[in-house]
Amino acid sequence: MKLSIKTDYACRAIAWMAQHYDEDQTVHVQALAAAQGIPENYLVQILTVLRSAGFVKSKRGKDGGYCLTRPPGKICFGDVVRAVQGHVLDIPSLGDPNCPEGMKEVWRKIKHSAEQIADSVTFEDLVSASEQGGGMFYI
Amino acid sequence: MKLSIKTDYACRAIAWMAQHYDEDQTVHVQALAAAQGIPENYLVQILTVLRSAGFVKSKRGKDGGYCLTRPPGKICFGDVVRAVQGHVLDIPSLGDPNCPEGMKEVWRKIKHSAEQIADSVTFEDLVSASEQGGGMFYI
DNA sequence: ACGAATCTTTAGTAAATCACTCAGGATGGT
DNA sequence: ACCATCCTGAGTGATTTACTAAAGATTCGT
Repeated sequence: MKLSIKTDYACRAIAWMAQHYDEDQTVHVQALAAAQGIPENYLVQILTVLRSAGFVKSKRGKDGGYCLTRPPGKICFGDVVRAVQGHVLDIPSLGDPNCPEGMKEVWRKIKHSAEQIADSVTFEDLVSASEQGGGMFYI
Repeated sequence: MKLSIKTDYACRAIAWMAQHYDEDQTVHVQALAAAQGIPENYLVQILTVLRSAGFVKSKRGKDGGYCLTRPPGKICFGDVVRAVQGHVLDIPSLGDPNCPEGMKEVWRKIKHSAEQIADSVTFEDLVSASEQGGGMFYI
């Protein structure tokens, strides 16, 4: 079970826009790509996904760019991850009748726990964590 | 983040051998494959991994087969998953200096939680759960 | 209206991974 | 010797990943 870099990029993109949310400016793809170390052409595709999922809106033309559609406190990790890769954790055998019920319960428990953590952290939490420069969980 | 069917097969194989552990018999690949709905030739490869990881031992020749090297209570989910796929959750961006620290902490927390659950369940737990025919967690 | 800067969309692609399949060899009991 | 079983390594079609590229649409300043 491996986190795809695409999902990570998506979260980084949202995180960056969350940090610049109060300035009420659009962010250029190029700037975002450079700031987060993401290949520009790849980021474009990711932003398209994030736009159709409703997290960001875009403006074309000169002085165009991207910005969040709602405050960072209203977007959680889980939402973004699900928009990019469907599930936080995808456990195909949960739908397999050959898989013993006891095992399914273990997978389900792991899946549920991952989802709960991802859903409990918003991008506002990330912004405040980075402003304090310190841990947001193990204070 | 998707669970590979290979890992699932590996756990099913161990689970099946755990259920037949007290009989102190070897299990044939063919029987195991049929019982758990796993392609036989694929299962062979998985058992090889499990053997070199020390979970099972094999016997060749007529009346050969596989059995666990230790009681099911001494083998946990996490062990088997790590033997097959390296990590319970693999988060490559934890090693990426471009990934913001706050995000790493979220991934780390999810990873840690998944590992802890996987490490807290043994295959003996699975056997007793299936004997009772009921839930092992949400009693 | 023009041109530059930006986003939009679609297509392509090399590499890796997944989930097998197969063939031939080694081993051990009878 | 024979046969049932495990052992090993090679091969493979399909899918996914992580990009790259190119041609088009939109907006703004002038």
